[in-house]
Amino acid sequence: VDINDRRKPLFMISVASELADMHPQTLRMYERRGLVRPKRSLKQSRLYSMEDVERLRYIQQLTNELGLNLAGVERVLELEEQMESMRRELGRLQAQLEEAMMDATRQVEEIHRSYRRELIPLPGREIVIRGRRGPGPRC
Amino acid sequence: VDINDRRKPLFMISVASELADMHPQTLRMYERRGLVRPKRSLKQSRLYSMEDVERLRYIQQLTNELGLNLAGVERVLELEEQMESMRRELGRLQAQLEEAMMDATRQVEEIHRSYRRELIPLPGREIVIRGRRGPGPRC
DNA sequence: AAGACGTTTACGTTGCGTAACCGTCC
DNA sequence: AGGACGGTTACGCAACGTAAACGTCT
Repeated sequence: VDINDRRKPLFMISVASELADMHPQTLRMYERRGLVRPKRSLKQSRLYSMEDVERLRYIQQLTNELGLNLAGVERVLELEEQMESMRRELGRLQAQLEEAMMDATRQVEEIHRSYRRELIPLPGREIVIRGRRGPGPRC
Repeated sequence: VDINDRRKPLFMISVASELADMHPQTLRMYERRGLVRPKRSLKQSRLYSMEDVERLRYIQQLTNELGLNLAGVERVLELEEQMESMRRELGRLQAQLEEAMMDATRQVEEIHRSYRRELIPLPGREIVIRGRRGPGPRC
């Protein structure tokens, strides 16, 4: 039982409406329009989580301060959800890119090292390097 | 003078309102709210581009079909603009990632080739490769 | 002078928040 | 029985689209 889980349904409508500073009827309206989805108690009374309350406050911001109507709120919430997933995807790609570049340099170094390991000159012999010929190996 | 430039201001308000199937006053209202920004003729009459008209039709879709109010339309247009730029960024990153991976394999191949080029045995001599020793070069 | 443009103001409809009313269950 | 929940209906206000009124320019 995690008391810090913001998704845990805790408040009935009177408490939630007070926390969100809204009329209880407004909360019921929002639910019918699908803007919030409070859980239900055994006796069918609504139970709002902290997350629900925060969502309500955000909706209030959109309606009161920015003047959106509910249709607009719905659309905006949808879009912001999409944007959030895009942001995640973007971060994922960015990390992947960084990873790929690190990997590339590591791979290159590994190949160099591997070639140098494989070139073991026998005593008295010589390895010729194109463009110049010297006695010792280039280790 | 590009007739196909959708940004070219062409229509005065009567024509634009007809194309967008809206009341001329509505177009003026939208301009005051910053939803469309038609250019002006020398005599201060509004000139709408094809792009403006399309934007108007989109706004109409948002208001009439989805029921948004103008505040909502503003916000949605903003968000969709942001999403568009995110989409571009995402494509850019994806391309960059692909490019980086291609580049890495190319680089690896190049290093292999370079090492093989450098190993030219003198006649009668031998290059020792760790784990097996044979006569000829592995070209 | 007619017709298109401009602006400002007024009006009707609609959406939304709130309240009122009523029923049900601890 | 009172107080919280649930639902439905009613009302007031504000937003938005449209129209009206009026001026200017060609």
